[in-house]
Amino acid sequence: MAVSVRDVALRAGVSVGTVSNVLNRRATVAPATAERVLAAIEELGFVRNDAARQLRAGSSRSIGLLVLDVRNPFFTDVARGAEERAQEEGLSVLLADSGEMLERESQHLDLFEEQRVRGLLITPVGDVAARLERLRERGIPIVLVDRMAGAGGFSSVSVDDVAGGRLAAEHLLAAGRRRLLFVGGPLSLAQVADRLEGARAAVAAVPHARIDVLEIPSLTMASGVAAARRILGADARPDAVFAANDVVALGIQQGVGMLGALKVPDDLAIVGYDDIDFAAAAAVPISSVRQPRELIGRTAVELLLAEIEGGHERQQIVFQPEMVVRESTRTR
Amino acid sequence: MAVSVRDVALRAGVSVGTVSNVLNRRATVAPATAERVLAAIEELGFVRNDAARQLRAGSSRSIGLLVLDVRNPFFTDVARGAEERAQEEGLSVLLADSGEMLERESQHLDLFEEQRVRGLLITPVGDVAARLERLRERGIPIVLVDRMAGAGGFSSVSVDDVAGGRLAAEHLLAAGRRRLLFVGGPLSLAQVADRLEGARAAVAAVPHARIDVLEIPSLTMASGVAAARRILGADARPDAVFAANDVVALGIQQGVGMLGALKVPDDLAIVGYDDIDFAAAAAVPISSVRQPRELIGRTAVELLLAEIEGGHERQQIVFQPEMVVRESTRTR
DNA sequence: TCCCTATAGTGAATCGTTTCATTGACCGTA
DNA sequence: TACGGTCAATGAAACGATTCACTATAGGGA
Repeated sequence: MAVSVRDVALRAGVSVGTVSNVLNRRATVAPATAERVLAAIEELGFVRNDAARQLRAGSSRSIGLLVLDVRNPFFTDVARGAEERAQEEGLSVLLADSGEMLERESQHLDLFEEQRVRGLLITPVGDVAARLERLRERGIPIVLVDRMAGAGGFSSVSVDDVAGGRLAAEHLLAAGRRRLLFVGGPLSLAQVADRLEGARAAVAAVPHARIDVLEIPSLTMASGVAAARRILGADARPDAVFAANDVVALGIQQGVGMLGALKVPDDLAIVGYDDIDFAAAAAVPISSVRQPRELIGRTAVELLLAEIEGGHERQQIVFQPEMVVRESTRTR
Repeated sequence: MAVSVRDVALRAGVSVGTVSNVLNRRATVAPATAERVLAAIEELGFVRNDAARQLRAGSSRSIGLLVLDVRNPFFTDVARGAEERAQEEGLSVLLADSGEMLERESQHLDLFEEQRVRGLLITPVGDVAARLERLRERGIPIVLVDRMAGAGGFSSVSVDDVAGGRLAAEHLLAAGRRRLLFVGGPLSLAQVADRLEGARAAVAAVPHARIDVLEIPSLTMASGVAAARRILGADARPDAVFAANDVVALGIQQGVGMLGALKVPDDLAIVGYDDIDFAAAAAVPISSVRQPRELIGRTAVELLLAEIEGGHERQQIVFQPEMVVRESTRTR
C-alpha cells in the first residue's frame, strides 16, 4: 500500500540514495536521471513519510504554539503572525490551547515534547518555569508570548501590561469617572495581575478615586455576562469598568444591555484590552488598549529562530500599548 | 543527548522489549520490574520519540482539520467541538486554515499527507473532490465539514444552507423589507452559493421583492466594511442586507456606522449567519441564522471514527438551522 | 523424577528516510 | 599508457520504538 523511496528507486532504475538526492535538491543529480525519478514519483504517487524523515533528522519541522484560548481573537491574530513568519522559514506551527487549565497545558507540553518540536512559543497559565527549563535543557528553545520573562531568562515578547493598565485607568479618570471596577481573572495570570497593578497605580494618584476588583474564573464572554449580573445586583455600583480583555468587556456590555438597567457609557463606561476587531463593532464601540497582535506572533518566531540558529542570545522584547478611544467611554 | 529506550533498558537492567511493554501497559510485566523501569525513565528523563513510534505504527495519532479561516469564531467553535471528541479517543487535532486560498489548501493537504494523519476533516475551498478521492484511496478517511457531500460519497456534516438562506430572507421579507442585498463571496464557496440560492427562492415568492448580490473577495470583517462603503455610495440603496456570515455582517454594520449615514435597523436591516457569540454583542445585536457549531465539530469526528474503525459506512448528516431574531432586524 | 504449562523476559527484525564513504566512468593531460 | 580529477550514483548504516517468535525459569501434577 505505502509507496516508499525504495519502490521509486526500483521503478526509476536508480538507488534509494539518488531518489533522496532528487527529493532534497541536494547534490548534483544528472538532469535525465532526476527526470526519470520524478516521473516514477508521479506514477507511483509517492509521498514522503514525515515520521521517517524526522526520525533520521532528530527533530521536526514544526514549532509549537500554546496559547490560553484559541477562541479569543487576540490569540488567533497572534497565531496568524507567527504562522506567516514560520512559513517563510519552511516551518509549520502546531496550534494548541490550554483553556487556561494547568492540566491541559501540561498535556500539550508532553505532546510537543514527544513530537520533538523545533521550538516552543507559550503563553503560560501557571508557574511552569521549572518545566520549561527542563524542556530547554533538552534542546527545545522557548519564547514566552504575551508574558515578560522573569530574571531567569527566557526570551519573551510582551506588551507592557502595567503601562496598559495605567493607560486604561487614566483614561477613565480623565473622563471624570471615580468609582472604577476591574473585572478579570484568574488573578494568577500575569497579564491580569499586571493590568490591575497599573490601574491601581493610576487610581492612587487621583484623590477620591477608587478601584474595586471583581475576579472571574476565566476570560470569556460568558464570564463577562455573569459579571454584569453581579454589577447590576450590587449596592454600590461603579461608574466605570476596566475589563481585563475585550472578550470580557463585550460580555459585560452584552449582559448590562440585556438586563437594560444601565446605559453605556452614560451610566457605565467600559474599557477593554487587546483591541480585537470585534471591539470596534460592538454594541457601543469599545475603547480598548491596543496591542500589536500579529507583530507579537511574528516577533516571537523571530526570537525563536535566533535561538535555534544563533545559540543563546536571549532577548526580552516589550512593546508599548496604545489607548484607543471609542464610544464606550465618552465623557458625560 | 537524546535518551532512548535502549538507555532506559540499560539503566533498569532489562531488555528494550520490556521497556516497551511497560510503556504500553501491554503484557504482563512483573510489578517489581515495571517499577524499576519507571524509576529509570524518571531518572533519565526519558520522553518517547513520537516519530519513531509513528514510523513503526505506520500512521499517527492525529487527525487534520482544515478550515477556511481560523479567525472566524465559527470555525474555532467547530474546532473546539472536534478537539473534545478527539481527545476522548486519544487523538489530537492538527488545526490549519486555508484562508480561502486554493494554494494554501493544497499545501496543507500535502503536509497532512506527509504526516500520515489518521483522518481528515475539511471545509474545502475549491473543487478538491479528485484530490480528496486520492487521499482516501491511500487510506486516509475524510469527512467534509460544513459542506454537503455530493453524490460521490464522502461522509459529511453540514447544515442546510439553502434552508438557512430562505429563513434569513423570509424573516427580512416578513419585516416588510423588499429591496434586499446579499453580501458574500466568493460565490464559488458552496456555503455562500447555497445561502444565496435559499434567499432567492424566498424572494421569488413575494411580489415586488428583489434581491441583488454584492460579491466580496473573502468573508472577513474588512470585506464587510468595504461592502458598506459601496452600499452607501450606491444610487439605489437596499433596505436590508443579508450577509453570508456574521463576521461580514459585523463589518457591514461597523462600516455603515462609521460613515454615519444609515441607521440600523431603521434604514437598513441586517441579518448574519452562524450566530457567533460576537453577533449578540454587536453595535446593534445582529439577527442571525444559528448553526450548532460545536456539535458540527463533534459529529464530524464521530463520523471519522466510524470510518476509521468500521470501514466504509459513509453518512451525510444535515442539521437544520434556526433563525435567531435580534435588534438588527426590528420591524419599522 | 519427569513432563507440561504458565509466566517473564529477550533481542533481532522492522518501519522509511537520509547520510556519507566509496565505487565507477569518463575525460584530458603528461 | 598511466594518472589525476570530476561528476554521478551507490548502498549500507543509522535514527528509536514496537513487535513477535523464542528462551528460561518455576511450579504443579502424575
